[in-house]
Amino acid sequence: MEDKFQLLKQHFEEIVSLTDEEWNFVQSHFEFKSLKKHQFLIQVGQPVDFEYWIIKGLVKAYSIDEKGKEHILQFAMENYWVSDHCAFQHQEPGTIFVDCLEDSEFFCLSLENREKICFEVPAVANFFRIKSNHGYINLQQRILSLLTMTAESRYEYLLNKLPTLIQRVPKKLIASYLGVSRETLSRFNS
Amino acid sequence: MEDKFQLLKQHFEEIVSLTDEEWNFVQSHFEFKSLKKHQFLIQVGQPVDFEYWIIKGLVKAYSIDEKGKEHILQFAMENYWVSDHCAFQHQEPGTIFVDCLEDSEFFCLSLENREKICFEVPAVANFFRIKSNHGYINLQQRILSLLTMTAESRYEYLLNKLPTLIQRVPKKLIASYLGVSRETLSRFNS
DNA sequence: AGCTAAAAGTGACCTAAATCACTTTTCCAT
DNA sequence: ATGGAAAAGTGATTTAGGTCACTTTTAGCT
Repeated sequence: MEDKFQLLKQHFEEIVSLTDEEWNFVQSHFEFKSLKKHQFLIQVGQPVDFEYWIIKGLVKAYSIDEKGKEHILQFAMENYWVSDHCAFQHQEPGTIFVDCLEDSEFFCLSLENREKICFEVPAVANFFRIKSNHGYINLQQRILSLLTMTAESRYEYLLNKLPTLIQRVPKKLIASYLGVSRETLSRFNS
Repeated sequence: MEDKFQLLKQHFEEIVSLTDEEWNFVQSHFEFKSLKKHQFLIQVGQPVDFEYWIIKGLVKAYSIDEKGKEHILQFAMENYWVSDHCAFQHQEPGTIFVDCLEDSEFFCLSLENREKICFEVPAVANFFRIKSNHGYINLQQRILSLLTMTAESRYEYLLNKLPTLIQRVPKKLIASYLGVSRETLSRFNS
């Protein structure tokens, strides 16, 4: 477990510096969780008690429309944060599903604990501020890509940006992430 | 000017508390700027020296594709923050345009000053952390709407969410924000 | 008030991508 | 190794929305 916390510490220290004392305080506010492939981290209608940092593994965050079609909001793997941020922030029932595409391990942070470490340790507030800012920038990029690019060039762009992801995820899920049908994606290529 | 700073202070205090001393320090790191309708706040290829908080007015942030078509990333009005966050964060030349749809006034915050006030005043770091998180959640919503909804229901959804915006903005820009052609939007209705 | 330009509406036609139906391939679990 | 299920590929058809061309309406200016 110590080595896993070490990974998390490195993740923080890529952005901010923490004293040993601060780190011990921060670390004590995380819980460990482990799930097998196909198990759910978050479900629609269920409480969303945590934000999750992924130690290892791969998950998908998605919503299901009236017709039962799955739309993927995010893939998240090692070093990524994932949650139903909206439900988590407002402490409301989940609005999306998050489940494991591989056996996965997480560090879990409750809202109360997050606010506690942010207000106790300013560097942590800055860490999450900067992380959140990066996330915002990424989502803006994705929105622009949805507005300006054809399905095919979004695919090429993704192949280029996250080549490893394609290896780990069935193409039909990539299609759902890009907002294209499985059949159409299969007709592209490359 | 004092009354304008008062508005900004209220904006901060909706999220965090600041002592008078802290506020004076924070305030001193903003510059004032005023622009007329049609003037540019940010242009592609130009340095992006600031993040802007809108005191009054309305702007659009957009990119232009190879065919000369405009794609609106964001509308921003009173109390909103706007910038080319990506270029600003990395101190690179602008990748989008931001211009005024109405005469507008701004408080401008440089990257250096932002980091300074965030590391000097923890409450400010928390303010931006929480703001950024809200922004992230909004963008996730928008992505989901682009993935799951038809153009028409995205329009209805926007009418519902920002009824005031529709009054202030020509429909062709709303179309561009929703990722629909002007003609198609005109055929909806409502 | 009157003139111009931008915005909005509308019809005809076109196209990218969705959907449906089916086949082939790949991946696991026993 | 092998049988079954999930994934991927492919052809035929449909459709939402784009594009083009033109008209009508609205909003700013002087």
